[in-house]
Formats: sequence, C-alpha cells, structure tokens
Amino acid sequence: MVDVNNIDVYLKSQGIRPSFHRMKILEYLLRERNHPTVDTIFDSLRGMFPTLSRTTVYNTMKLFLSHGVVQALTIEEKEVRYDADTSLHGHFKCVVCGAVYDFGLEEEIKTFMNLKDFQINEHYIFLKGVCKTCLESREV
Amino acid sequence: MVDVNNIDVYLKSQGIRPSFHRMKILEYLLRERNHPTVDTIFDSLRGMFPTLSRTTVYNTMKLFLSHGVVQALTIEEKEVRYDADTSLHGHFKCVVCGAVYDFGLEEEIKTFMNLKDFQINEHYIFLKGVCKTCLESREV
DNA sequence: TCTAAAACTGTAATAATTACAAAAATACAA
DNA sequence: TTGTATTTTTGTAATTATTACAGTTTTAGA
Ligand SMILES: [Mn+2]
Ligand SMILES: [Mn+2]
Ligand SMILES: [Zn+2]
Ligand SMILES: [Zn+2]
Repeated sequence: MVDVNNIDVYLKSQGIRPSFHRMKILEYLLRERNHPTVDTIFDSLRGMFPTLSRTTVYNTMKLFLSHGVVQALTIEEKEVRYDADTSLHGHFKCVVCGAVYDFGLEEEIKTFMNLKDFQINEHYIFLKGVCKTCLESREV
Repeated sequence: MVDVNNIDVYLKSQGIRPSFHRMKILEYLLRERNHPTVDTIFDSLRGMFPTLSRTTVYNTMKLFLSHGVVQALTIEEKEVRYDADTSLHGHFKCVVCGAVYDFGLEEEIKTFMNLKDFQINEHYIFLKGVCKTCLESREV
C-alpha cells in the first residue's frame, strides 16, 4: 500500500508530477478509503481550499486513472467512484447507507478467472446488499 | 430460460402488459444475447418499425429492470448494457471487438459471496481482456 | 529575474438520460 | 359497434455528468 506520508514520491514513481492539488486529492483517497465520486472529493476538499475547481478533480482522476494510480468503479449507473487501492479485491455496496466496503478475494476467485482462450486484463467484482450496521438498526 | 415463442406469457407472469414494442424488444434481447445498450437496441429495431422512439426503449428497459426481466451491466463508464439473462453469471468484455461474453460461475464463486454479517442482494462480476478471436487475428 | 511549460480555473459544449405533455393504441362496457 | 377510460408511445425540452477549451496562474529552471 502507498504511504500517506510519501505521496509525492509515489506520484513521481508513477510518472505524475506531484502538484499540491494532486497530492491533496490522493491523500484524501488514501485516508478516507471511501470510494468517493468526483463530487464527494470536490465537496470534501473545497472546504480546505475554496479555490479548487471541479474540473481539476475530473482532470486529476483521469490522469490518475491513465497512470494506474486509481481504479474506477461503476457500481451504480451514473455514479463513478474511485479507489486508490488498485489491488484485486471485491466491493460490497450497502443499498441502505450507500457505503462501499472492500473485501479480499481468496484463491477460489482465481479459479474461474483462469479462463482458457481469453486474455484477462481487468476484472471487476462487486456485490450489493445491506451491511451489518444497517441490518442491526433495522431490527428495532 | 425464457422461451422466445412465449414472450407474452412470460411478460404477463412478470406483471408486465405485453405490448408490441415490449415483446419485440425482449425478443431482440433473448435472440441476440449481445448485452446491448439502449442505442444498439434502438438502431437495430427501428429498421423493422421506423416509428419506434428512443424514449420507448428507455422506458421499456426501466420497466423491465424494475420487474426483474433484465439486469443492467455497467461494464464501461457511460455504457449501460442490458441482459435478459438474470441468472448469476460472469461477463467478459473483449477490449478489442467490444463483444461481451457470458461465462458460468462454479461453486467457488459462492464461497466468497458467503460473507457473514452482510445480506447480499446483487452481485456483479465481470472481466475485461481480449477474446480468442481477437487474439488469433492479431497473431498475424 | 525571465521565460516556457505545466497546472488550474471557469464557462461553454456535449451526450446520456429523464420529464412531460400530447397523440395513438388498446380494453372493454354499454 | 361505439364511446370512453386507461395505457402506451412519441417527440421535444430539461436535466445532469462529463469534457472541451481558452484564459490565468503557478512552477521550474536557465
Ligand atoms: Mn476498494
Ligand atoms: Mn450475460
Ligand atoms: Zn449500511
Ligand atoms: Zn474480440
């Protein structure tokens, strides 16, 4: 995983110039781990520096995406989310609170990905349902 | 699987009045099995009946979706595709020809979906890469 | 300090989807 | 069959997320 204290080094290693905005955006992704949309990022950060433009967030996410610094998750139509954890893992979206949880994939997942005759470049796995918190608060 | 010759019966059983357009659209989905976008459906069908409106396709897909007659696949940003096969299966999109293939999931997939504390309502699994046909035609 | 390149901003343009109201088709009771 | 209410379809306008673009600011380095 990427060290939050060495974001500049990491960005350079990925061929991205570590500007202030880029570092703050990546720091946000790494710190919150909330799989945010562009608007979530924008709204969260402009409190800190109100000069931020939404276009900058879009541009930065596109740049990050093209350099493999983030992956895009289209869990819901019209709701593209971004994840700075680009490793292979599954996502669970709670349909009640909207939170997106990560979960690891064990060996078994690799079995069905080993499809002959096909070259696998990207794999997306996600689930939707109700998370533990929401299940409990409904039991009232 | 749904019988292409009894679409009207099937739609009624799902609580949907089987209008001409609805039957033709579902017939298209069942026959082609191509995971089409709204525009693909629209362009394919208006050759047969040019009076068709794009809005009707949108409306119909939304209706089908709410009745569980189709599932929506957002494999690519801004490219919502529809699948009349609502069973649990994986999708493979060839990044070369754009075709979306189905593949079955064996028992192992159920293992990691058996997450405790979470109620799973929907699961989406898809891969991207290059299909056999495209791999071969590149070997030239 | 000066200059060129890169990054950022804000607005305008684009494109997918949805809202909406009018027109057409359908169901069915009289 | 005819009349009427309901449903479906249509076409355009509105909305929304994203992208294009051009001007401005910042940065890096000679
Ligand atoms: Mn994740
Ligand atoms: Mn399928
Ligand atoms: Zn929840
Ligand atoms: Zn192919």
